[in-house]
Order: sequence, then C-alpha cells, then structure tokens
Amino acid sequence: MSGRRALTRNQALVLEVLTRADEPLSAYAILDRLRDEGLRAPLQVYRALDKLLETGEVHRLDSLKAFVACSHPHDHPCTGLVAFAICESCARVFEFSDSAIEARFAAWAVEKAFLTKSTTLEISGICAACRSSADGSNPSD
Amino acid sequence: MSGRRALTRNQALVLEVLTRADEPLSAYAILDRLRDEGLRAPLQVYRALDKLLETGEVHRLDSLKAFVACSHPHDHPCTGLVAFAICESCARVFEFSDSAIEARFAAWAVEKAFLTKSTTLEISGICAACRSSADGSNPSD
DNA sequence: GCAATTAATGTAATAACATTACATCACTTT
DNA sequence: AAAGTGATGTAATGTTATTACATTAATTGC
Repeated sequence: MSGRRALTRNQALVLEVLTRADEPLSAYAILDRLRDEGLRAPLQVYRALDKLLETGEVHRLDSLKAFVACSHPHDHPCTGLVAFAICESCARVFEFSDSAIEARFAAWAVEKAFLTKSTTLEISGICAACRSSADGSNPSD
Repeated sequence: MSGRRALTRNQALVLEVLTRADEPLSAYAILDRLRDEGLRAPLQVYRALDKLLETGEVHRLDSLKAFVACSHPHDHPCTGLVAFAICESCARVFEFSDSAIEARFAAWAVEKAFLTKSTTLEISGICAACRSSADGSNPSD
C-alpha cells in the first residue's frame, strides 16, 4: 500500500512519541516518555533514532541537540535539501524547502569542487504567532 | 587603530589556539592545549568562547560541536549570513557567504512573518584537495 | 586612600548528550 | 538443529556544557 518499510517496536515507539510531540525532543526526553513502555537505556532510543534518521522519518536539529518527526508524508523518502525554522518562544519547528537555496549551494559546491554529503540549515527566531501575541506567551497553550 | 575590543587573557589564549589550529576544536580540546598556560576547568574556556562568539571572532559549528576562528579580519564585526563547508576527510572548514541564499532566507521569513535571530548553515562533505588525492589521505599532512 | 560596585577568574560538582562493549534473543537460511 | 543475521537489553563510560559558589582584579565615587 506504500513504500514505507516495517518499523521495529522501539522504532515505532520513538517515532510515535516524536509525532505526537509539538516540539523537538532530546533523546533523553524521548526515553523519559517511554519508561512505561519498558525502555530503560539511552541506547535503545539512539538506535531507533539512527534508523529513523537514515530513512528521513526523523530529523536531528543540531542547534538544539534534539529530534523532530519529519513533517512530510513518508510513503516516499524526504528528497532534496530541507531547512528548519525554530521558534525560540514556542519551540515549534517549521520545515521548508527552497530550490533556489538548494541551487546556490550546489553552485558553490561545483565551483569549489566540494562533494556535498549532507547539509544543515537551521534558522532560529520568533514565529508569526508568537510575534503577534506581543507578551511572548505561547499562543497555543 | 581599529575597532577591535580588548581581550582578556583567557579570551586571547583561546582565540590564539583556534587561530593556529587548522581544524575545528572542541572546547575540551582547546582546554587541553591551554593546560600549560594554567587553564584547568572547562568553564574557563566556555566563558572565553561565549565572548568570542558574541563578537563574531569565533564560530561554533553545531554539526561538529566544535569551534573555529572566524576567517575574516576582525577590525569590523562579521556581518551578514555565513555558511560553512566542512571537509569530513581533512576537517578543514571553508567559510563563505552568498547574498542570494541570504535573500531567499529573508524572503521566506517575510512571507511567514518569522523574525530571524540567527542562522546555522553547514554543509559536510569532501573538499577539492581530498577528492583529488583519491586515496582519501589528507593532502597537507 | 578606601569602601562600594562591577567584571573576570578559579574551582568543584553536576547535568545533559552520546557511544562502546558485551551478552542475549529472535528470526531466517540451510 | 547449526549457522548467520539483525534487533535488543544492560552496564559502563566518554564527551559536551552548565550551575553554584568563593575569590580576585579593575573601576568608580567619595
């Protein structure tokens, strides 16, 4: 019915926690939420995350040392370069792509003969909703 | 004689180590190189790094959890958005700017009413020198 | 000069993030 | 059933970063 590969139990648990969360979670935060499911050691989470990162079902935000579920449907893999905008106020993450940005990076790489393996694009700031609620409180809480 | 502000001893030591290094260094690697100068605790390095990051004299590479000296002269502050290309083979870092990329990010932010505070742009891969030495060895060692 | 203030420093302890090593279990293949 | 493979569980440890607190140095006002 789709190209989605089977997940192991731990992978499914981790992905479910991330999908439900409305903010990025650290590996240890994920672990805390899975104690009741029997998970006890960081490695159980990191192993699941490794697989989910490989397939693009999860992304790591280097600037936060935290993880988010990919916001795209995952019948197909996440293709192309992805950027993340992270709200410092409500912690929500906005995932987007821009082919022009992708093209400029590609052009730089060609010019410098640099072989690109992976790209990290993260912008940090305040999202529209948090800006319009001028007190800085989280508009959704 | 210039706009450069005075550095404290620890700040000067940390900046000097980073300037001499031809690869990014972790805070603890910096500390190790400054034992002889009397530094003993991570906090001494982190405090110096905090100041140097504020002024743009040093950059943090989130994807490596490591620090590099800014490659630009620092009579003036580092202006605009900066991207880093990091060679996985020789660890050298290439700092560059691209006004078109900057413009596209700005356009996205305007469209989404996102107030950008900071941006992380890092690409990881293999640099020209390492590619042409097909064995993968570091051509400068 | 000297108290009051502020900024930088030194030290220790601990928190937060991530990996290595190794034993075990489950499933498939033969 | 033996061999091979991939996932799991557990413990220990390694690495990165921060908190808390005491001290020292530089600055300001008197």
